Amino acid sequence: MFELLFQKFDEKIELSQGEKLLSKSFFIPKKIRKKQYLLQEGDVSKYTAFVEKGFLRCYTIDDKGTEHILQFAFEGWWIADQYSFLTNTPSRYNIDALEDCELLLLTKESEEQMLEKIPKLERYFRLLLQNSLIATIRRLESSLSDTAEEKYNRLLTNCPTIAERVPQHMIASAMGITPETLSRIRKQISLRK
Amino acid sequence: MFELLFQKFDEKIELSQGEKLLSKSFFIPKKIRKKQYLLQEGDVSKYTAFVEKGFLRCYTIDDKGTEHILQFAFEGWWIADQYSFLTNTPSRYNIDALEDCELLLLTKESEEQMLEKIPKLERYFRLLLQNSLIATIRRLESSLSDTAEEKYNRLLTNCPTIAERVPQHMIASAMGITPETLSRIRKQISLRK
DNA sequence: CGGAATGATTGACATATGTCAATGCCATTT
DNA sequence: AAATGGCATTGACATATGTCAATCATTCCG
Repeated sequence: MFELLFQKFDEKIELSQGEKLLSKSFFIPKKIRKKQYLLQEGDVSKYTAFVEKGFLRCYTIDDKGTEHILQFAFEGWWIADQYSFLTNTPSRYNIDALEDCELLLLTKESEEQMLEKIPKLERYFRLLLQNSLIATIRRLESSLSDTAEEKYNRLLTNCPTIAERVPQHMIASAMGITPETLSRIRKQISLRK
Repeated sequence: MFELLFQKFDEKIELSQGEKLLSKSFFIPKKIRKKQYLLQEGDVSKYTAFVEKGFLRCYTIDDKGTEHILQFAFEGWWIADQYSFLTNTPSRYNIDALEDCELLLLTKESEEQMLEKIPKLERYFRLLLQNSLIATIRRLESSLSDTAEEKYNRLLTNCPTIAERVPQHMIASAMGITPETLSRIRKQISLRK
């Protein structure tokens, strides 16, 4: 159950076998079924989750009942409402599973304890944050300047498997456009080929 | 020259007088004039900058020569191309001063050394990153779901002084819309009052 | 002083995207 | 096999935003 997590650790830092073993004790393994919530709007986020298997989405629901997907999290990714997790305030987001998932949960307390016991992980989490920030800035940039078609191509480049795993209307939602518009964009692209 | 920086430290962590004094030695104070570059596209970013005074912008220039402003950085903010800084690769961004500025620069080496000598700062920089990420996610969310008018109101709420300090066409650029559209939106708002 | 540059506004029109309703497709359930 | 629900597509039309050109005010500078 920890294979992928350790693989991710190895990509950025060097942990001894003992440290890996120790780190295990701070995580809470949890399986959740498709459509189950990991976090609901109004709840305080207690966990940061590492996705060993499956994938989830994070989204809001507006006054009209429309879902706005902010991000997906596939195997090997982390997902959480950082703000709610950090400030202990009720979350504005929903996080639920789009497939059956295997997760590794970390509370704030266990995260802090783990970083104290295994200081090398400080670096891992810092790099993680930096990379998330960089990726989010890029998305913002694209969202501000690109046409919908450019955004779609960028999405496919960054995450090639997404089209097979996620219904099109959810991709549209994550792009901030309507399903109809995405459908038309795809048609135009295919006509040009 | 370090007043504002220390004030920011105090908001998040507790440093002794000695630690503050020590931290000074890692920064390079630098004044730059309005219109001067801190970073140019193609250069490798060597510094993270804390803004003691003045303000700057970070932007790209597209094929047509249009500027796309990604962010402003006022007094008390940090600014850098995290990606270039982190990976030592040429930057895609330009950063220049919109007013005469007083900056405190940090190289990667001095940042690392400083964190080693003053471990409490680890927490400060981690919180800084988390807050940047949260703020960027909110902006992305707004960019994906809100109308231009909502985005404008949100910007004014988050940064009330911006309208007095930044020309309108730059605000429009940071919102990802044209100056003409922003002008019309402002007119509509004023007509409704 | 007067001309040049910069920035904001406005109008006319083009294009991109949203909205709503209808249809068709496919997989699942009954 | 028939019925259902979820999803994608399409058409007609509405709205938001972009583009281009003209004008005006303000500031900058010789």
